[in-house]
Amino acid sequence: MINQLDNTEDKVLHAARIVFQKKGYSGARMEEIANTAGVNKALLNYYYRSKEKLFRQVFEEAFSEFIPTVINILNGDLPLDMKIYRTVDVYTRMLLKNKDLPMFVLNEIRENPNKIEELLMTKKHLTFQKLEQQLYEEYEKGTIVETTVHTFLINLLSLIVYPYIVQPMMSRMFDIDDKKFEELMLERKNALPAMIIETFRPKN
Amino acid sequence: MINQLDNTEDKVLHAARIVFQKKGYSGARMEEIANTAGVNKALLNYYYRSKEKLFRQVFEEAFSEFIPTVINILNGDLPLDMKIYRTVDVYTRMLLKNKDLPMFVLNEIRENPNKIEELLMTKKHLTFQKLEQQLYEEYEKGTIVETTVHTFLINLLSLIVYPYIVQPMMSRMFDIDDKKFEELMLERKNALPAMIIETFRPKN
DNA sequence: GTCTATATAACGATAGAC
DNA sequence: GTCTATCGTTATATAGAC
Repeated sequence: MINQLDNTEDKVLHAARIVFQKKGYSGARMEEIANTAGVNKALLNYYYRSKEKLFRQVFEEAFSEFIPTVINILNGDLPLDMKIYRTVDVYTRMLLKNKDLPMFVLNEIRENPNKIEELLMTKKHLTFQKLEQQLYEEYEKGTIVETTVHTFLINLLSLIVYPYIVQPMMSRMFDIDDKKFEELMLERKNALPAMIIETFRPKN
Repeated sequence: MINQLDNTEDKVLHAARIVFQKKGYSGARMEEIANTAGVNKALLNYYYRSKEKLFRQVFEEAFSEFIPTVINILNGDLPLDMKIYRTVDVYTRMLLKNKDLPMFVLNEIRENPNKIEELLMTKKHLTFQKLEQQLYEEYEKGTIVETTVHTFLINLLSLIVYPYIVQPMMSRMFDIDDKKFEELMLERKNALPAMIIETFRPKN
């Protein structure tokens, strides 16, 4: 139940975020969203016309939170190590508030890529020229190995995001509750920038 | 259509693996599985009684492929660097044959943790004593920083597994087809062991 | 705007002929 | 073992009263 919000439209949207992000599009039920929002089932259709339309609103919002953050930082003017630091900081903060977000976004793309095609297309052929140049400059200075933007993005994001992806499994296997998990992630946040840059350390 | 297999029961199971792993339990349709197998819808129930039972067979198989592999290696007797090398090798090989496996397993756990609770419980309170001891010995030798089994597992697995998790998104955003992706992963495989151990490199 | 009642469609599962 | 036809349930969506 969500009672802090005043108007029904917002209550529904907020409940939809929770339910869709936990269950995915096909696993979510309109009735569960209605119950979570504490409103009548029929009102979801009154405000959003269909499950599909309600979902799109939730998904597009989530997608643009998951992706553009990092793009803006990495395409900016900071030195490389500061970009890493900033990405770790911004992402960790966002993910701790929204642990299911990566799984939600990535799973919907896997499950129904065509439905989301247009959204992905707006990001297609993304270039990271500034970043690419920085990686090359650091390589010439001898501070990192020769690498690609792809490899850099994957190492950076995997070390930041993966814990939130496996959290539902890990927390059960190792008895880590939500509070404990947050503590671990805050500790990890401090260690992460060094770990990330080390993955590009030159041999000897 | 799958015609290499002779008997219907196997055709269905094979098709179920494909469809469940792409769409998840709630997104999968019995009819799609039947069509993929090239058999009649009613035969799925004839052989497996229900969607739920067919799913469990597929999931448990996938889960035991995703998890125990790494446990056996990490609880074995190899030196630390060889454990990393072996894990990278075994996992990469398995994942290249089965790109959707991590997302499938992890998403079902998120979407319906109680349904899978028993399975997770069999792995509960997993201990990695041997590994823990090794990490401590390496720390005393000064070859790595002080760390925990959790952190070690997360760094190791994130750098190995994450690319397969984001592949459906990345491939569309950067025009990476399946062949190109496999090439990238085979290259990455060579670089990975060093990258992983470097995340634990002592400061200076 | 919000409710109850109901239409409509999708899907899993079964009966029964062959 | 395999098919067609159909039942029963569940979920989305709408109609219409208040």
